[in-house]
Amino acid sequence: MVAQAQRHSGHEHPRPRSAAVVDDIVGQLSDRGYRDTEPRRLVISAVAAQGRPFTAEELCASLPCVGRATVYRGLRLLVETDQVCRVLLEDRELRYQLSHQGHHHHLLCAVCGASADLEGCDVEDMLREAATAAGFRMSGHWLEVYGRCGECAEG
Amino acid sequence: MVAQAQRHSGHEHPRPRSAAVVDDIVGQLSDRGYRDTEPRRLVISAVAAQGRPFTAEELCASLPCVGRATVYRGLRLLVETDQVCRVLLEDRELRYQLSHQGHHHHLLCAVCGASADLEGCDVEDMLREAATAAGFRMSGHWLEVYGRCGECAEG
DNA sequence: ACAGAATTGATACCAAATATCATATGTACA
DNA sequence: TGTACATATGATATTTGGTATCAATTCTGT
Repeated sequence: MVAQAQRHSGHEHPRPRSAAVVDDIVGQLSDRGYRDTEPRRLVISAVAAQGRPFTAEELCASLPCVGRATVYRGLRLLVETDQVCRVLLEDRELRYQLSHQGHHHHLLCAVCGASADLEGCDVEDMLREAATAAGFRMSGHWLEVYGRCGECAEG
Repeated sequence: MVAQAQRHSGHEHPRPRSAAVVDDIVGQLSDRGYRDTEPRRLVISAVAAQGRPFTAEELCASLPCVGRATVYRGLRLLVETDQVCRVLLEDRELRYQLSHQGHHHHLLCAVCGASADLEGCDVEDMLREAATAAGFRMSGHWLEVYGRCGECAEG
């Protein structure tokens, strides 16, 4: 199994399981001592509802009832606790995205913004080997793959 | 040959061939209709003199005689024409670096900032394959590898 | 319910980068 | 070699994205 792709269409609505996702994340934050608050839930919920990588500003715009600072704080918290990961698109804009399970890589559609997770793709070993050959001790890596999703490639 | 590493020590001085590098880049810009100007040469020269990934502000600081706007414009031009590539360190700071030959990846030392190019590392094929399996048509990718260089790993 | 710490949000603030526009400078062409 | 004109420059203002402040509010454990 080289690649298991779990597709997140850029066109779909908030998932039905979104409430469960929010509960799950709130629970994980609780375990780390962070409180379960209304605004924080709103932020998490909005994050979970995004179908594609989003900017902090977009998130603010979608949460008119939550203060800017709180949105940014919530986002930062989610990134710090690895619930959300940053993705850098080719246009240099920094975006965010729910990280689904541990470390993985993204396939990003340059046209519609849809993303897919690339799992089980064993670049790590190859990179570690190459890094070692160059005298480095690898501690991590960041990989984004750009392209067109099936739908957008047809056009 | 898995990895040919061409090391750029973070501690070294501007290369002797720096003038030739500047001429080369200016020539390439000329071919595309961009003029050969004094401030632009200064920017290119400063870029070529950097031994490690640098921020736009650092570049400005090293060019007190060139206007900020001109530095930023020059940098953007170099990125657009693929003379310079952006690297995103783990601390989220966006930095820049001369791109040496075509597409390649970077090994970045998290301690001293030294970088090395990772050439001949065939992630591309693997990624293209995985992307195809996920229904994507890959058009590009971005990969950064973080770690510690030989010197810094010893400590 | 209570105490105390964490969180919120309005606002001010900051830094990085871009837009503006009059002036200066290359380049092509006569 | 000069000249015309588009391009580039740079001082400054502005925008943008994000953080610090701090009084008021809200959680959580007891």
